[in-house]
Amino acid sequence: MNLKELSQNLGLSQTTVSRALNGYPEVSPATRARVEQAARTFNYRPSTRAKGLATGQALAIGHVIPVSNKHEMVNPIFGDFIAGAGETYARHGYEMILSIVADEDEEQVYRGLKSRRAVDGVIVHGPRLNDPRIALLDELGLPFAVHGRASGCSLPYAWLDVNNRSAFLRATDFLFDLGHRRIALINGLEVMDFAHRRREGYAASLMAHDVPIDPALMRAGEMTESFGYQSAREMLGRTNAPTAILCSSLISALGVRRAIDEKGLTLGRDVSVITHDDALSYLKNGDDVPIFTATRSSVREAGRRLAEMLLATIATPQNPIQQQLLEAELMVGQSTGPAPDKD
Amino acid sequence: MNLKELSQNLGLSQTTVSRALNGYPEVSPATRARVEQAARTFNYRPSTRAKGLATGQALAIGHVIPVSNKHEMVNPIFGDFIAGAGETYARHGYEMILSIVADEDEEQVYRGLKSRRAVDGVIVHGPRLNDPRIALLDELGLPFAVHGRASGCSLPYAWLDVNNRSAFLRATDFLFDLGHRRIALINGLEVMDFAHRRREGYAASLMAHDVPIDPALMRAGEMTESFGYQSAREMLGRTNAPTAILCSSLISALGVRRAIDEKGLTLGRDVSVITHDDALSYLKNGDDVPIFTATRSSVREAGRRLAEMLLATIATPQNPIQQQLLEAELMVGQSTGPAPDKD
DNA sequence: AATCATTTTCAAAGCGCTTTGGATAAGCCT
DNA sequence: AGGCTTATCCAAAGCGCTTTGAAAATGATT
Repeated sequence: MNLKELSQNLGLSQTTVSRALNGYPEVSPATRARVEQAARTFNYRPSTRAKGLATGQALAIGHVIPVSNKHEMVNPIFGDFIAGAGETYARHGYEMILSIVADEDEEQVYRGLKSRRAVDGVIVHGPRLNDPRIALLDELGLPFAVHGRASGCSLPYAWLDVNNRSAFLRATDFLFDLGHRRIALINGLEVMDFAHRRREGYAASLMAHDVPIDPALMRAGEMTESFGYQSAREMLGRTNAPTAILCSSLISALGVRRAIDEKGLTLGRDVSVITHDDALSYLKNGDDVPIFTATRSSVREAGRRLAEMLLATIATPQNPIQQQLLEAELMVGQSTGPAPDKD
Repeated sequence: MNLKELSQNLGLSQTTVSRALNGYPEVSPATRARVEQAARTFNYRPSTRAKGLATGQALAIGHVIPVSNKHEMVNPIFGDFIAGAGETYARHGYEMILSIVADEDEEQVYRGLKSRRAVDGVIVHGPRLNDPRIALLDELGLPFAVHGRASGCSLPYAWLDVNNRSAFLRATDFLFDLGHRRIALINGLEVMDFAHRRREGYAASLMAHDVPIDPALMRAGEMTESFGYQSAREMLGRTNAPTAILCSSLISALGVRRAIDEKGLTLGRDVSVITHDDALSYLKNGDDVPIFTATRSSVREAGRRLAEMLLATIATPQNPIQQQLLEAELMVGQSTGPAPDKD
């Protein structure tokens, strides 16, 4: 059923039917009701493609998900982020187009989306330091919004980010307050902007407490369970082992816990752990009482908001660029306690 | 840059340029080369929408991801599956359109995709027992392929599934061989077809070994870490606790391990655990040596294949319906051992 | 009843592509 | 040279919608 058939069926012109369905004023309430009724019974919905051609809009947003080419790893937060963004799109009648892409092909994918006019805008995932994509999208004139930020990019651009620096600063301070002095950091890959900022926060706290930075207490890698395990295991095996560990994700924190258990130590007593928690739906940090003390920020909510921001930018491009910095909340759980006495 | 401009630029008709770019024979090699060169320098790519309108194809596949409305949970395997499917689409010039949708809106979403002619076909995720979507899609005439199966649906349809029944049958048999008799099952929600089949496999093995089914040893729920933890904790606290646990996902297995550790028991000695492992990129079951004994099947590979299957169906609808049943491999890790002596 | 403003409807153009049915040019044969 | 086939290229229609500019119908006003 297309517009032509529908309008013939009603004995009206395509113009009138189109206007009736799109809420234009120049159609009488009576005919509008009649048209809407007919559209419903025939289950008519305008072809996205035809509508897009006619209006010049795609009514679609592109998400380009980078897959780390070394480990072929899809960021586990992506599902929840997408779910959040999807809610927003559904509300606004937009579609979500996904491209999963190896780093080296990213530029081509963005250019393709632009020149094929497949989307009205894109969400940039996983920004890295000095991320070249921002300049590229700016040059292409394709509206975009970034989940995170890219340190080193001078251009202004729309973004939404968790204040990773302050979150990790606060978490480290919290450990200092508990008497810890040897605090380790098990971070994400530090080419990723979020990991870079977390490390800055961590380092700033150390500095403020006159504790020198010890490279032996810092790891950076893909945030897997086994990376957490390996890193913690190795650090805890050293003389002068850390009494506290900061961890960049709940998944690696599970690995850290495994290493602690394996060593016969007790989490929260012998070793304190604070992790960042993205509030993923399938990885709850405990039910009522959080297991891990954590800096928490819902990535799903981030998805909702960033999508909203991008749609607003597209609707009114002349408006000033939006930027949102969310503060993570520090939730105290059972994985932290006072530093053990010196042995 | 659009076709008209490009062709004017070349002093050719739109027809010729279009044909040159689409590989039609009725254009001389010389002009074809010239056209291709120009397309490259102007970075021309045909508008997806216009092309779609003209050809009647969408060159897009829809993925409708159900979000369990109780827990707002996005299935964690979804990221890896999508990544696999995305590889296939990229190779074939297709786009992926994602809808994240609460169960109760699913029908409307499918109808919408069809009537708006937004996609050429859809992938059905997370089939349940007697899933109504299969009949719906069949009625709509929208090509589809199912990731999994739907017990109780009589219609023939395209699917790709892991042999969940045989995987769990084999795993349970393996535990019996090790001398276990009290074997627990921590399953996914049993309205989900995969969980239903896993339970069948488990039950079949019990029956074959003349062990009665004990409801106290069976749990079904969302496959989260805390569900695994809660379930295991409770079961291990009973008199007559299980000596082995079958688990439906690596994530809940991590929770099971936590419960075991907490009880002061040793995994693989006091309690054996076998889990299903979807080979998710961010949740490796150990690096070289698997931690958990597991029934393993790559969900990413499933994504690649199922997408391939759907594209084939769309290209040649007259061909017989494809169905693929993958066998999971049983990987023996460190989480299983002989049943402990009776106390 | 004639005029004018307003409401309601419509025909047709245009969005950027593919594709049909022809036209033109080139090459070959007799 | 004329006739035929074949290789190139093209004009125009059509895909399903929106939107412009105009026409028809209605109602109010004098």
